[in-house]
Amino acid sequence: MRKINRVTIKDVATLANTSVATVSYVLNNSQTRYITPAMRKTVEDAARDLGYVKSMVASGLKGKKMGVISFLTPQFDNHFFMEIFFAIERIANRKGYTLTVCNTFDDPVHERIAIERMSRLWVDACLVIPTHKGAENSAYLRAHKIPVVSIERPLTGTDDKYDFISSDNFGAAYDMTEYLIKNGHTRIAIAYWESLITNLGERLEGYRQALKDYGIGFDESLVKRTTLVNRTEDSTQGEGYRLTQEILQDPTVTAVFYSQYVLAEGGIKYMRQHKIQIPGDMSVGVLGGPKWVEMSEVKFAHIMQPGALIGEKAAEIIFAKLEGESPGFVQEKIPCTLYPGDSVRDLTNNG
Amino acid sequence: MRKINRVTIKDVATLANTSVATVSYVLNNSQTRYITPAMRKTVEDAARDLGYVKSMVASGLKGKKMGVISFLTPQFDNHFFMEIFFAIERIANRKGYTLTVCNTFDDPVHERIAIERMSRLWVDACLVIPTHKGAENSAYLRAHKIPVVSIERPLTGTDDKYDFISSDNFGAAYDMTEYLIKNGHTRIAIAYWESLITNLGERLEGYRQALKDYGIGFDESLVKRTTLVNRTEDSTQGEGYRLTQEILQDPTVTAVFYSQYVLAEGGIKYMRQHKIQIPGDMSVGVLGGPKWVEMSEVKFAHIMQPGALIGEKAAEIIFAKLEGESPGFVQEKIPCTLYPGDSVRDLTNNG
DNA sequence: TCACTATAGCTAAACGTTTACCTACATCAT
DNA sequence: ATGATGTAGGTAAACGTTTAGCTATAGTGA
Repeated sequence: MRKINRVTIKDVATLANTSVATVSYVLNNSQTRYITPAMRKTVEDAARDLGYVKSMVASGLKGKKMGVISFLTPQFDNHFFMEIFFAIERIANRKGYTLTVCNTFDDPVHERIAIERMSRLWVDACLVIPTHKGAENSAYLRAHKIPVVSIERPLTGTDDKYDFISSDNFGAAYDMTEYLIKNGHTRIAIAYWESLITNLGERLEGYRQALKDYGIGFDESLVKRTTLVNRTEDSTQGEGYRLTQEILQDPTVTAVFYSQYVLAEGGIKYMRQHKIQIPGDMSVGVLGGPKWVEMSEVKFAHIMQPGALIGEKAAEIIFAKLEGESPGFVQEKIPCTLYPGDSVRDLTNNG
Repeated sequence: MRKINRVTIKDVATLANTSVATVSYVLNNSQTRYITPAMRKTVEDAARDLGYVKSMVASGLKGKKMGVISFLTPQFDNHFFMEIFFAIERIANRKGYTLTVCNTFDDPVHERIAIERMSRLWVDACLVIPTHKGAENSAYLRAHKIPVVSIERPLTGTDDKYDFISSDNFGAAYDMTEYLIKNGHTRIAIAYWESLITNLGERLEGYRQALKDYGIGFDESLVKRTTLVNRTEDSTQGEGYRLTQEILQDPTVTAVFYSQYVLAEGGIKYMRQHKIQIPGDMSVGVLGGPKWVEMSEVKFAHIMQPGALIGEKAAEIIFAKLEGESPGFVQEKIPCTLYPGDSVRDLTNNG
């Protein structure tokens, strides 16, 4: 076993010629205990001179907070999830907490193992973009009253109450579909990931509802589905490529709505390769806002998901709970923002 | 103080009708101690039935590893650093370790605080892309024999030996400059971040050396410098925008080498706004490989930095040390790869 | 039978904190 | 002088694990 020669509270007490209790009270700025200014100074000097560093391990064992919270994401190479992550990290930091992070690859087994690690480490709280087994996997944490906030996806299959922050997937899809319709498109294909993530279905619903509200019939053949399971950036792009190829078989289609931006990456690659002009030959709308939507020559019409805001809200909830000031459970849905772009041809002037 | 009702080794011992020592030996699969198969089974069953979860906090306090390593990056919104991070996370995970992460914003104060947190948490090791105060800030860790690997930037201002993995900045800049020269360019501007990060100077050196090797005189007026301190993606882009504006004042310049891809983002934005065609009016080479270099219509000539490889190497070193099989200190420089693109006009046919 | 060894498991100290409770002393009213 | 009260700080148990060292029992050879 490694022998790290640490300076302990005992060393400080010895140097300050007092007891460990007093040192502890001084260094924790105890409000319930009066310490003479002289003693305070002696102890603080001793701690500084020795380079004392308090152990969260020992104090954690005693029942205090570890100062650690954890974040679980199903994907690293996803702009939206990363924005959530960045916001969480920033706030955790500001609060003096250490943030642990784990990529679950949308795999419940990875998720389970990661959550087991959290349990072993006694982390104070967990922020998770769960897999479809999220409820089951985080049961231990919830059962032990360790705060859990579910982000972007509900914790399905449990009757427990839980905190939940997500973007408005229905609204996002509705808005983009509406935008395309208002530009005169009626034959709008949608590239869609059919998955076990229950709330992704809301995107298809938003699409349908917009069509309905504008009196356009829903055509199942315009819904191009992928059912990837072990999703990676590459495989998702590949599916986007394939779906776009399919979509382009139908000459009546004038616009594609990529309900996930990674699918758009594959799709645009396909179009570039086959010299299909955007928006000349095909209009494109994207759900998501990676950097390329505005770095390319044609700015893409897209829906920005409020990643930073979601991360902040989630972190706020967690810290409210950790500071013991939370009343009940929060469930909030945050709207997305539509950014028009040059990737959508205006057909209303033509007709 | 929160009262989390945990199942401890004591509970397991009671249920299995044995002592905590035996439980510990069983659950740790002790090699030095023989346990009867019957006892082993009884203990394992008891642990499972009670849902026992071992505490890294208690075992860490006792002197065992915490199963935690930490990563420090100066920027989140940087593609290269993120690739390093992804690789580290993947390996940490595979090894059963928890990874903590902190964005230092290239600010030594943030870095110092983050490293203090690591010390308090008794993390097992630290992987860091250091600020210019990295040596000072990580002194505590190194002094206490907690493995530290420095990534991409050296730990300046210390005589300590340390492990160091980086990309070949000199070679990267050399290769891109050479590529531009081979395409007939001689008036090549470079957008350059002049900073306290010592090894960034290597990029300017690579540029100079390539010019020299091809007999092209170095012209200081072609070096456009920014000296940002609190660098963010936005401010860096802004500087890229500004530098590009300056560069375009000089009509003899035919190519720009962006020695940081974020500078290129601002620069390209400027060119798009001012209808400057790439590569018709200006050729562009980029150091770095964010997604947009291949998502835009004109594929950009760029240098890919070996982020994943660097992350893997760094993680391997750390785990070799943690598993006690490391001989000395590693210092390795990994080459980058040039990807030609359509953003560079071939002037050799014209002349 | 006795001394010895091997086996299988137990006891208890230790890791570094926190904190309930105790103590020694001073002050003060009666 | 005495008991009560307040002050400033000390003592020691506890948190959940690991492990050195101990013990009780059984087996073995002379």
